[in-house]
Amino acid sequence: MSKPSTTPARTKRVGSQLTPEAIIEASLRIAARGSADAFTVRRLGEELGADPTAVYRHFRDKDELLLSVADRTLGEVLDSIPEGLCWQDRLRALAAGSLAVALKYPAVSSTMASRTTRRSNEFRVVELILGAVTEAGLDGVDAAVHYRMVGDSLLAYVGQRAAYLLFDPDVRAGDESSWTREYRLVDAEGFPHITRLGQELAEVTHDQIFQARVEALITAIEQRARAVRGA
Amino acid sequence: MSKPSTTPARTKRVGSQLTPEAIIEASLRIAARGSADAFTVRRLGEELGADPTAVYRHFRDKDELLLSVADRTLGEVLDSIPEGLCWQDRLRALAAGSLAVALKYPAVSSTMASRTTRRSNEFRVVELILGAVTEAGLDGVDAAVHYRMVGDSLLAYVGQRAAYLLFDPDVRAGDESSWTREYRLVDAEGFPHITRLGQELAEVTHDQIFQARVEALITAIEQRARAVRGA
DNA sequence: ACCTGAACACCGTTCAAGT
DNA sequence: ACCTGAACACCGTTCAAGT
Repeated sequence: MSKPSTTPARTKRVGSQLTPEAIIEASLRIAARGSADAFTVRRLGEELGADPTAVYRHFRDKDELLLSVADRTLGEVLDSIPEGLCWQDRLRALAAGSLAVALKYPAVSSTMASRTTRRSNEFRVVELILGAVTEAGLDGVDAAVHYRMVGDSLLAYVGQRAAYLLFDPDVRAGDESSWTREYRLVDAEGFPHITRLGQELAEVTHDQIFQARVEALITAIEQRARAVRGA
Repeated sequence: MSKPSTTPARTKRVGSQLTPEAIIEASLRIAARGSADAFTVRRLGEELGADPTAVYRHFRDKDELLLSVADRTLGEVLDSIPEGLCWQDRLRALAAGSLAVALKYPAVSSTMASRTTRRSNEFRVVELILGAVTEAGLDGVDAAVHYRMVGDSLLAYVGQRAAYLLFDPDVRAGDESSWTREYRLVDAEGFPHITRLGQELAEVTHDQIFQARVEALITAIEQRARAVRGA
């Protein structure tokens, strides 16, 4: 800006070389900070060293940006899945990878729980799940319904965990302590099961629950495949 | 306000008889309008015929109000469950009722997907699910984990559907048409499963998916109970 | 062609002032 | 004791103006 450059393609004007790619990467950097930094257009402008509204030259709105960012995170999920696994382990790896990436970029995952990116990495995830249910022995409507069961469930699961991560610390503390506070004070006559299982309820871990949810999906596919084979 | 009243306990001053109950009911009325009316404090003030900030005399913040409102909607869910069902049908009725109420008050359900109300109706729902898994034959850690699997899954499911209902119509239209547009245009070489199942994927209904998800939960409980009984 | 910055129409919440 | 209303610190987005 102050002194002329001999290479006109790359001037000194910092912040003017905004690209969709650079915006997506800045978004990922902000999202990775979790609850420490809200994922807002203004924050994105700061991160890019540009005016916040400059983003609107490259994406129609925040939603379209989010879809692109989300599809990039799906790429990270795919990269985390090893080759040569049986279909059950492929789904387990997909679930574990989805959760890991969701907890890495909670702001992205929490807002994508009911969405489709309709972009290339999502196509690959869909193909992966369809391949798994096909290998399990499902086809046609069965394959489609069970794919949607797995896909929607995984999005909902990891979105739920991600959203939880973004709550105010005191909100989270209140929810977290409920099993050792409110639920320990219920009337034993009216709530015998809660009373009897109070200790176990307080000690259940997120990982135990997640694993139970994932195994339920796999079991459902196996069971449907067995029914179809039998008929 | 203009003329004196002989019953001092009930003056003409409309809007001054604000109670937690009245605020919760106004909240439910707004939430029931779905995407037509955002659930904001300002809108709540309008509905009550009072200044928006008057709500803060009765609830610490919007989150605490939301917890109370959500617990009221759980009451509606409980009222919809008939007596005398086997545990499987009790869980099916709970799932169906939760979905119906979530779609009736989407703004409440979508924000509660990762929360606990820690209030009386939630205790009753927890007791109901614990009763079901106990009747199925689970106890201790198994009962606790499978309760959480069911509870968290239901919250995530119905929250996902509710959130979808609140999106801008054009956002929803874009997501909805993806199976008949973007997914129909994928490369047949690279995505053979998507190509083969394109028709079926486009025709899957929300209800088919929801039913598959609910049955997966029931099957998982049955399977665990069988394993425990066998051991 | 792209970036800037004021501006608009919103949010939840606080607080001094009223009654 | 409760309600009011101005005000604060935020949002996403638009648009005329710059370069």
